[in-house]
Amino acid sequence: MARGINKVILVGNLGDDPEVKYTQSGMAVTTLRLATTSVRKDRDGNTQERTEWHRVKLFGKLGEIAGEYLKKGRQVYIEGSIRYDKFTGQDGQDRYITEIIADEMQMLGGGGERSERAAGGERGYGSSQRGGGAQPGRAPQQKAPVEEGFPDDDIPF
Amino acid sequence: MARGINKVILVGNLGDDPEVKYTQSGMAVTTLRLATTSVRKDRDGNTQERTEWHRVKLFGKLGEIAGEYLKKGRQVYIEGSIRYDKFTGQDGQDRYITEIIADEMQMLGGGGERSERAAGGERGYGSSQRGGGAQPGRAPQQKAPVEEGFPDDDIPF
Amino acid sequence: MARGINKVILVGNLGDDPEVKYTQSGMAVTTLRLATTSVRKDRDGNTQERTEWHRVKLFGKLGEIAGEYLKKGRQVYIEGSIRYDKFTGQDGQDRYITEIIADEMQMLGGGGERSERAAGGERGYGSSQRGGGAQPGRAPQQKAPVEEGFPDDDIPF
Amino acid sequence: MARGINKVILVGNLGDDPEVKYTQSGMAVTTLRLATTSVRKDRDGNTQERTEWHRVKLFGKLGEIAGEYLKKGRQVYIEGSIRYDKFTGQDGQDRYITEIIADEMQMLGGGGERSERAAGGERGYGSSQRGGGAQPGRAPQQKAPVEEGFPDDDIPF
DNA sequence: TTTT
DNA sequence: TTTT
Repeated sequence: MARGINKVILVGNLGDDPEVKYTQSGMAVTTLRLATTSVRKDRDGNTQERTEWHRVKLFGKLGEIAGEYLKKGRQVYIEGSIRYDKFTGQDGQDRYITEIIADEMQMLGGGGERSERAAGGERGYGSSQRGGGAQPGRAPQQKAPVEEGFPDDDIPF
Repeated sequence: MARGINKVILVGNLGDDPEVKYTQSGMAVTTLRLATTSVRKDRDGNTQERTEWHRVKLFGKLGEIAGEYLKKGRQVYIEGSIRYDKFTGQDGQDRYITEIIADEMQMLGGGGERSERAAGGERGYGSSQRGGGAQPGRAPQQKAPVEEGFPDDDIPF
Repeated sequence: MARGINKVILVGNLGDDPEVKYTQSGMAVTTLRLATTSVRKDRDGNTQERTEWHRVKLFGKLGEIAGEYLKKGRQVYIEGSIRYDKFTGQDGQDRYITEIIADEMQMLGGGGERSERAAGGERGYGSSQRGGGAQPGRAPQQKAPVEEGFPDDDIPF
Repeated sequence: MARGINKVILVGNLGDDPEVKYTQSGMAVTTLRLATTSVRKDRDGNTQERTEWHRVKLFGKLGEIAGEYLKKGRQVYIEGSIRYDKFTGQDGQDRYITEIIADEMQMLGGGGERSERAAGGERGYGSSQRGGGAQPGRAPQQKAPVEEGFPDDDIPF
């Protein structure tokens, strides 16, 4: 359920390698810095460029895949939502941060060799998923297919 | 996993009440006819209108909610993907049909009283979900929260 | 031209009446506060809600229409892009602000009576446009139709 | 103005070189065949693939750029709307066709060498625009910057 | 600060 | 066939 739509679609390039951390429960939390540039001409015909640097967070399996396959410079498609956070800095001042919480990720432009940090893995390239998470103590191969997000094999495909 | 993005976002009004059918396994398959109109001015300054009539399909729980709460005239937000189908008509001729397969639905503009056909129900208004399906023989209330699409309670929310 | 895609789609409700200002050149700059709420269940089955408050900016004619027709509580569709701005506060500290720059707006759910502040106007209800601006000293009715964003009357419509 | 939203976002690969035609007034009309593939696992754990072939139309300058820079196999981002058309075939039977009318295009994944058919040109790579058209008898360099879709140089960029 |  |  939701009251409202909060949707972000980005296509950009990574400014740096992904940063992967893990929660206490073992869930991956990966952060990307993603650049999107727009260009316009001003009144004098001069070209102006402006780049936005997005902070993108990916959780669980999606975060693991991002950490394994993405690296600096790589072009990527991200779909997610905007989250505005407020926290108090060490100086007692309020700080604000805006993040894009990804629920879909897709590497663009071929390539797709693995990053240095990538361990040997069984997963397919370019995979994306919604939710799913690390779920400690529950092996992925025990997952019933229906949990993959397909309501029913009866759905025409 | 996917190779490519196929995403549709519609905001429109229903031309008719939803049509709900069920598969043999008991999954709801609901069809909507949704109008989106665009307007432009031609060279002579005359206003031209053009309406597209989209055929939207919703499966499983999402289809049930659509059948219960939507009705003719209602404004709705749909997110999904395009599917092109080919089949052979009774005259042996090839027929083509284009459908929008919804994976998100949201009623707009308040109102939201239930349709005539709606049985007494426990579900919240305006709910949307991805996949999930009817899953006969498995009561919704037995579902673990993690299956609702949230990877981990550790994710800041 | 652009290098990358930076796209935001919002459906939400206004937390307050629009705030309209004008640049020295007479262009409207309208700010909206837009709420989108998402809901999930935590591990214990309790419902959690989280609301994001978006700061949306609309320029030119689009800003004027927003100022005339929108008001507190109204549901609206916004399409635009994210812009991150940094400025220095009066205390010399860096401040950050995130805004959604709208290039499409559409009022939802009927209603659409004009706000108190709305002057008598000739424009249609629910209009949306991209760019276009106030362009002081240039009457809108002198605009050639082709500038409305339609490349050619030859395009089938 | 519009009553409703009809938006399509595609990321896919061209199944063939673009097909470029011109209207009598000299406007380019380019057609692309674009593949998007989705993958799911069925109940038995077998991987199923399904590919949709989209028919994308680009008009005016956007069509010219597509014709010059795109070719078979190239990955591309398309944003546009769905249009359903009905016409009568030579056998007197009704025929239906669904097209995506592009208003934004962006080449993905670097590369971007020009197609064989590309004439020498002055335009930047990866450009995208909305409307604008060929406008015979009107040199592009005579265009006022404001027509490029930016309402006012006063808008912070 | 909105909305259901 | 919807809607404003």
